[in-house]
Amino acid sequence: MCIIYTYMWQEQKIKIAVDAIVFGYSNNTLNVLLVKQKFGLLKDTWVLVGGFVQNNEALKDAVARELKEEAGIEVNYLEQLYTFGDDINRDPRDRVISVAYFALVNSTELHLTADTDADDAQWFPIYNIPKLGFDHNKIIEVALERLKNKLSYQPIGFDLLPEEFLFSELENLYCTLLNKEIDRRNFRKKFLSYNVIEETNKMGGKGTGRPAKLFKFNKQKYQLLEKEGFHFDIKFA
Amino acid sequence: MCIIYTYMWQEQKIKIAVDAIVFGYSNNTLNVLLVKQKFGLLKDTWVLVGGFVQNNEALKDAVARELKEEAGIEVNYLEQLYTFGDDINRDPRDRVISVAYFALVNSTELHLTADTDADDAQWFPIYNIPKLGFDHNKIIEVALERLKNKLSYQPIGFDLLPEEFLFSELENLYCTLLNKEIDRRNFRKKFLSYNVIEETNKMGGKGTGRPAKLFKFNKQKYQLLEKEGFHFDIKFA
DNA sequence: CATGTATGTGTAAATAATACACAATTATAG
DNA sequence: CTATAATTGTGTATTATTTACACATACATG
Repeated sequence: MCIIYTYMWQEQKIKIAVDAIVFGYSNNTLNVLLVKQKFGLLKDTWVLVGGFVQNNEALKDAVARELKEEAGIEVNYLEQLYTFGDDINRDPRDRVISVAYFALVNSTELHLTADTDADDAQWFPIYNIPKLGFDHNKIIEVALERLKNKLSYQPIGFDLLPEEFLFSELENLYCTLLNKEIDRRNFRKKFLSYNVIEETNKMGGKGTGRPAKLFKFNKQKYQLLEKEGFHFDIKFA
Repeated sequence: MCIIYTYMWQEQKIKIAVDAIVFGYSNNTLNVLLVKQKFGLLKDTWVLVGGFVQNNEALKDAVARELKEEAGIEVNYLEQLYTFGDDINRDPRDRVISVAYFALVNSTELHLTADTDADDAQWFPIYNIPKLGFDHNKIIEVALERLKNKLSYQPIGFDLLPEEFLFSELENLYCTLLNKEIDRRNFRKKFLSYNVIEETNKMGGKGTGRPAKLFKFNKQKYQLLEKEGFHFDIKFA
């Protein structure tokens, strides 16, 4: 039964890393943030933002640090996604277990600033991700699945949009990510019925056609309603 | 930018463990499996089944191994829950990050067999969990939340029941765990409408009252329907 | 054989989801 | 300046789903 102690005798040689899958959205396209490895075995291959956890550092702090160091960004939303540690050889150098985090930003407002070289960090459209180092393509797949699922039952779409947005942008986001056609009227009706997005008095349409109102998400109100048992739920035929 | 290499210079001293939250259900009560520490700082305190991961061992294999070694059981359902690594001092000895897994068994059919001492492993009703070592009380909370949520949109309730069960047992499970009253007729109607549970020709009521049919869950059929876009969804007023 | 207890079933009302079309507002082109 | 193209904004009828609700059936017990 003294399993724990048995294993303490055998020195553990596993390293622990964090990786961040950062999603951005602009021009009706979902993007993923990647960085280029500059050294080592995988020099010049693209990978997710990530790195090893420091001895006295919380996991989530490690992610925030890497995001700042490697891409110079702060994110709107961050949650733990999954811990990848079943494939013993996912890192060719050592046994590394990676705790993957899932992050959302509005990439239209975002400046990527890699320390030494501006080309180091870049957005890639989700339908055009290159072959990445480690198991990072797999990790992105898992993250995308999570994003799609959450979109329907948590109001995280707003973290991919600017503070103030057009209804057509919101609609496009849902259509694009869920790959479904939506009735514009029913979509708007349902969203408005939840009373969590508010009309501003600004207008935002720039192109042709009738100018559109800008809306914004009232997060406070949402959190209040949630405590009272309200369930966000956007589904389509 | 060479973050990864920077941290390799600083030797990482983090240990990685797995812990399993095993839920069982019997007598209309949800139970959690706990084991008693036999050595070390936390001797005689109750904790979750768990231990350190071996160098060449997949995370999920580590969990399965611990479950077998510490309690002698195999589980119906196992999924990764969350990785606890934000509290630097969650283990008083060293920095330990724990990947927690969430497991379901039908505890009525279950023999607990701890290697050396039968008292080592025991079921505790969820409403009567003692103060545990480490942050294990917290972990159980997270797991319970997950269980409650999943119950509504994945057919995992069956993994807590025997192969063949009464409708009243299924109903009780949902009532108890979700802490809601359910209309017996509507519950049955909805469940049957999904066509994933089948009537056997056996009867199973033992006590007083009209004898009841035994039903069983057809997992194959469920997985088939799922591929065709079917979504399991049990909600109540 | 009467009583208690749990099982098994149908229907009407209310609510939510879907399908669907046209007027309003601006930019642009002729 | 007028016509056209493009996009926003809105309501209602139909259908499907969810909810509420009550009584007959089968066995065990005394």
